[in-house]
Amino acid sequence: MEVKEISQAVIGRLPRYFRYLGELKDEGVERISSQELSGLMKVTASQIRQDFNNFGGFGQQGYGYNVESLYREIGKILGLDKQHNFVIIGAGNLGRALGNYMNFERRGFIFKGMFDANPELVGKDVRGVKVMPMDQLESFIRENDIDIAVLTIPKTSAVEVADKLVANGIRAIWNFAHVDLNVPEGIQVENVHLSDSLMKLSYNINRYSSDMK
Amino acid sequence: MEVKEISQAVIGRLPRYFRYLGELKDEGVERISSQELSGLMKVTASQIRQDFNNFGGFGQQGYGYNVESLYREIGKILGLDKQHNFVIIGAGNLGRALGNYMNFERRGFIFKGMFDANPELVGKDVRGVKVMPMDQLESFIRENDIDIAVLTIPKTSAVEVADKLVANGIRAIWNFAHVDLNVPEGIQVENVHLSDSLMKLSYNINRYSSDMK
DNA sequence: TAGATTGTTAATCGATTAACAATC
DNA sequence: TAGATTGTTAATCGATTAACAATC
Repeated sequence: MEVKEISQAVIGRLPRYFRYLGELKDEGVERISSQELSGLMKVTASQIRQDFNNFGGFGQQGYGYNVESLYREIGKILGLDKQHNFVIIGAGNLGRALGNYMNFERRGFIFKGMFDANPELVGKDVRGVKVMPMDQLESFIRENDIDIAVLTIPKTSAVEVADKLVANGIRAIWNFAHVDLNVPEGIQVENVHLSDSLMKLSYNINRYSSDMK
Repeated sequence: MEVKEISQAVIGRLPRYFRYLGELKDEGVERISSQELSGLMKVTASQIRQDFNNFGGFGQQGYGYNVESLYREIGKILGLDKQHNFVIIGAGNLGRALGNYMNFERRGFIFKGMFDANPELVGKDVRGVKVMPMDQLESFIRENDIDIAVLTIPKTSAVEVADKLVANGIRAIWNFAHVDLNVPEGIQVENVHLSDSLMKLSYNINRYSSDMK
């Protein structure tokens, strides 16, 4: 069976398509051409058609794309039709902020548990979920069908915790710790390195002022 | 005066170089070759040399790169030797989490003010900074040499607030609102779309399981 | 049917990797 | 000097854009 590998460049654009299509759908727009979407999103119509055609012919010549069905298809491609249970490890400010964010639930991401090494935080409640001590992490992962672990702990403990997660069958790690994790093939890691992001911003601020006369 | 434009692909890798070099420096490593760094970071030595040479010849044939000075140079390129004042707009969970994060200060990013439209949050203290009402935002930006605004507000108000920021001389927006901002050329926007990031993770989880036999 | 717009192939552009002469 | 490793040019690879035949 032939497996055409989709590049991460394409994958990275799918959530943005999904967002625009969702908004169009909510506005009651029924159909859209790659040309119109191009104007809205400021990417080329050609790229839009190439991107969609990686996954099959969702459009119709002379008509364009049906917003509702394209929205649903992209959601399916992104796996948003499936439920993904997640736990948050690290009940600090960032971890609690993510736990309190309701919108993930709407996309099928279900907040199941929260863990922290600090005994003072254990027992606290974040949106109905009690913070558990770290020694319950491994059994909890195994017994509660947890797909995704959100790592909001200092980098000093992140590598060690990631190894435990992998050993207990986690499928993906959403890593907010400022360190590169080394996981076996097949385990997905998505890094959110906030300070890297801020540094890019800083570069571009300074580049711009020196470019200007 | 010739301006060689550095691609965002290169810029995006600089913070990671910076991080590895900082760790090497802390470990007391004095010099490193592109070959060694390649092994550590899992990118090609060729790419490392190309990347660095966009900014000048930091190395020495037969020796490699001096860790300390390369670290400092990259820091300078990223503008980390300059102070950047920032405000956070939106004192919800995420805004407060970012305000409480101390490590930005170490890199020259100084937390100067915080704003929220909700009167119940006004007056609250986040790491020594009092939450101010939105009607003080514009004068505060102008009078306190604010470079960067961190947007942690709902997307419904983000576009409007961004326009105000631009009108009052902001130079960069670190945008956590799930919407695309339209700003004039020269204003930098760095988006952190957390739900997009989570969707990518979701895609890769599902891709992997269907690829596997 | 005529017009519109896709799906897809071909051309272009840019980024990554390889190779090697320069040089410490 | 000989060996090591950069800086840089050339080759390759992959992603984006353009073009157009297929088709609704």
